[in-house]
Amino acid sequence: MKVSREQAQENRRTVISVAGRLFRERGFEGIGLSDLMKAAGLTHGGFYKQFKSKHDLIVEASANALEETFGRWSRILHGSSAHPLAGLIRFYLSKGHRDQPGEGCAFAALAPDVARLKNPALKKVFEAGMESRLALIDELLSDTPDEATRNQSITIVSAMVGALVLSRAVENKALSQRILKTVADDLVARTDAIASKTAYLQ
Amino acid sequence: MKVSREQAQENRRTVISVAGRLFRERGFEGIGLSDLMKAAGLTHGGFYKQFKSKHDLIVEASANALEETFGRWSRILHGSSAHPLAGLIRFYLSKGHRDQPGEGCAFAALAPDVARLKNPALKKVFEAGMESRLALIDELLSDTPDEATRNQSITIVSAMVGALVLSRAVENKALSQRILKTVADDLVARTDAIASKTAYLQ
DNA sequence: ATTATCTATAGATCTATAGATAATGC
DNA sequence: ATTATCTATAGATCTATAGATAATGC
Repeated sequence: MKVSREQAQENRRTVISVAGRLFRERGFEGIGLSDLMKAAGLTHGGFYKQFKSKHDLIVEASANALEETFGRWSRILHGSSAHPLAGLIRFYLSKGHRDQPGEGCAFAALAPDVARLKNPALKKVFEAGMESRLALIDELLSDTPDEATRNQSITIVSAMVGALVLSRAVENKALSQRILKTVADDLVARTDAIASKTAYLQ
Repeated sequence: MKVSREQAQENRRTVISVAGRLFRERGFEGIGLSDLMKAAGLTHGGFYKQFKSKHDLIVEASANALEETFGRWSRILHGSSAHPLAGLIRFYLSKGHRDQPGEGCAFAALAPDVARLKNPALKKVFEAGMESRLALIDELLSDTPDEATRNQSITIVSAMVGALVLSRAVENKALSQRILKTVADDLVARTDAIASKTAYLQ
């Protein structure tokens, strides 16, 4: 029954990873610890050796999910594309992202759940995820980011999150698709206008 | 124990109204029927005489909440303000709205919950709420709304919802406030630019 | 000897139903 | 007689804990 310390650590990582997916798919209250542990290949009794409480796991899984998707943003933005910001926008506002919330943006999947829990530690985790994303976009928008740059970044992220959230809440696929495309086109046009004023396209 | 038919109808309306508030505050799974009926001044046993199931109430309460806030949008936009769209934007992206999700926009409070339930009837209710809001903004943006007008409306609503959702998910009040103000300023500037090209300001 | 995981269970809560009750409305 | 609401409860599920088990790691 007991496993090696390494295996225990990997089991813990698996639980955090599986929880990150299931929380994003079903919400923090939409999945119980029993089903969650089962999905991770363990029994629910083992949970409390690894985590203090479900809240504890919610914080850990959220931080992990945010880091993982931040890595994706970072790879797109630091890639070799001629217009990396357009790449991020098109990726974020894609059908694939809309239809795979479990692997996608934790803000779009869980922001209202986070607001409800009124847990400052959890909100700090999402805040850090927000700040790091804004800083990432700042860098691309300007060589010398200032307050105006930050405002641009906030506008871009807000529009992306809003469009994705809305595209998932309507039934009509044409409308859902149109929300994604319209906002993506608008943001790409905006960032093109900014880009033409900056140096990063040479 | 029995009440008049009128009283029963009013009780039903009370349950729908209270549910609309509690669902927006705590999410569809964050409030049980027992507490919900108690908040409406009834006992949980009486629930099933009025509603087929909790899902049934979720649909009714969502529709009701969306209609109620649509009325608020409509009153602001059809008011006597010189710049009604700016009024809507400032109202939507206010601290008051951020801190009162129970009385506020159902999209910002519940969109991910709606997406999760995968109930077409519920998504249709939110879709109808979306369509009516877009049409309302179309009217203000142009005397002869076309596809480009609709695109503007989609962009405005997406940015508003995204900003409100994010402002509620971060702990730092300054950041939360900045998200609201930045997106509001951006949208007002945008709609000013559109307004100056149209007739509605004379 | 220690400990990661297991089975089993406590106690609370959830949705839904059954049957009693008492006021309405024919 | 009908019925809106009540009390009571069934059966499922939830978080968390207790104690057993068996493999690790000193």
